[in-house]
Amino acid sequence: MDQVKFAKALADETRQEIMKFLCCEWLSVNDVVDRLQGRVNQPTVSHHLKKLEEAELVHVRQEGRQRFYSLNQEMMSICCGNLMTNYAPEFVDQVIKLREV
Amino acid sequence: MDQVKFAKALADETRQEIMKFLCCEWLSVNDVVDRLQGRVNQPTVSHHLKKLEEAELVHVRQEGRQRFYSLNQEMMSICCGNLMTNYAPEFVDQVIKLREV
DNA sequence: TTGACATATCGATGAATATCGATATAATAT
DNA sequence: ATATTATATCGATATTCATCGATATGTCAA
Repeated sequence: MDQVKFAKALADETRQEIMKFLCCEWLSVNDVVDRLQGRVNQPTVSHHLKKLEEAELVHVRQEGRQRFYSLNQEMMSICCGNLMTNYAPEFVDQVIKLREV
Repeated sequence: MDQVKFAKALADETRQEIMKFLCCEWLSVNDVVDRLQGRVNQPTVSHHLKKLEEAELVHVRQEGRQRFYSLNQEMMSICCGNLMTNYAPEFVDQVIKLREV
């Protein structure tokens, strides 16, 4: 995925809060709204989830009239790896050497 | 560093282009302007460098009337690591297991 | 089919920000 | 001192984007 698009997806406090909720469990849209405790409303949450979906940073599963979301940890891992490769190559080298030990 | 601030620093195409230039060498402001080949002008480059500096993503060194910048790979590495820890913990586990082998 | 519920979309608004030209600041050379 | 060079700052503008209320869409139950 495009690195700028990835960074833009993370470049919002509300969105990162949502990502933490979705990191290790499946939540419906309303679950997310509830956890945000009225800080933003349902359409705003849907908006953020769409952004995350466009960046392929979430998995989505429809169940009845609800949609469940969870964080795509693999994509996160890949994108962070790309950032490291491009912007911290010397530190990637260190990790590689670690493996060889 | 704050993860949102980090993401915001990366959430711009021009800024990431500049980061690639600065990744493995020291460049003056004008060097960066030249490499961008007229896509943006000097004040804009200064603006972006300031943002990167505020995010502690660049090292700065004054030399005569020039200011040289280079990418802070260590900070990049730390921030990517934090992202991984928070948003891809299962993959961090894999890396840890790799070390134990 | 009608109503209730869950979510998405739309249009508007305000805030953040990328960009520019003009200019200020700072360092050096003549 | 004055001119030149390198960079930063300022004020204005345009664009992007987060947020909201209202409403549409879609799903299920009665």
